[in-house]
Amino acid sequence: MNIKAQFGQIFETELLSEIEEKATLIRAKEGEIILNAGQIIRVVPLIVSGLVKIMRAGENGKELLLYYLGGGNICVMAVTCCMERHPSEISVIAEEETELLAIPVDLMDAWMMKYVTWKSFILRSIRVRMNELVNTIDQVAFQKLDERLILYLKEKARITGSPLIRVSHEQIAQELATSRVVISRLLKILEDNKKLLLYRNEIRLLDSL
DNA sequence: TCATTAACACGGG
DNA sequence: CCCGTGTTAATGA
Repeated sequence: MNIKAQFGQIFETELLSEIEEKATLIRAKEGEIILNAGQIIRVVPLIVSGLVKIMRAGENGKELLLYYLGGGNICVMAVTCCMERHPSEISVIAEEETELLAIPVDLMDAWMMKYVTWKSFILRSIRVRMNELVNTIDQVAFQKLDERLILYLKEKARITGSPLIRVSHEQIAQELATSRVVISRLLKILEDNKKLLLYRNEIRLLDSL
């Protein structure tokens, strides 16, 4: 299985076999909701391959994109959520065809004690996500929407490895927690300025962006 | 000033 | 036809 390909370098063989034995492999199709806000979390998602997005649910029913997670990453937000058996404050949604391992919550604790590699993996993940969260907070607090949109597009292109982005204006609006009208208007301006090309459900970034 | 909400027309799949 | 898109007008923060 490609679990070894993804994690073989990081974890000792004993831990690898325990993962294979006790975690459940889940395949999610594009757009599939892996974990919904409001649910009690009993497993922690460890991404094997593919890409998921982590969304924060706001009070007003709006959502905000927190960060993406690719293969080899674990959702540490889920870890903090599930420890106290609180309802999840985040959703996990597959951005593309994704394979992930659902790790039972109680094993997280046990493995932290038992395996040094697991402990440092979790701590490193927390550090990396914490940095990403601070970046997101900076954007929301200090950047105007047009700059946030440009950063969003660049990030999306970087993560998918393609300047051709497949999203609707409505989806962008939801991920940035704003309205579709604004996104359409800003995108149109960017197109007028030769920064990108607009199609239906697709945006092609140009080098000038 | 800039975002939001509602409303409408256009057109491609 | 349905949905995504482009625009406008009214209202609000």
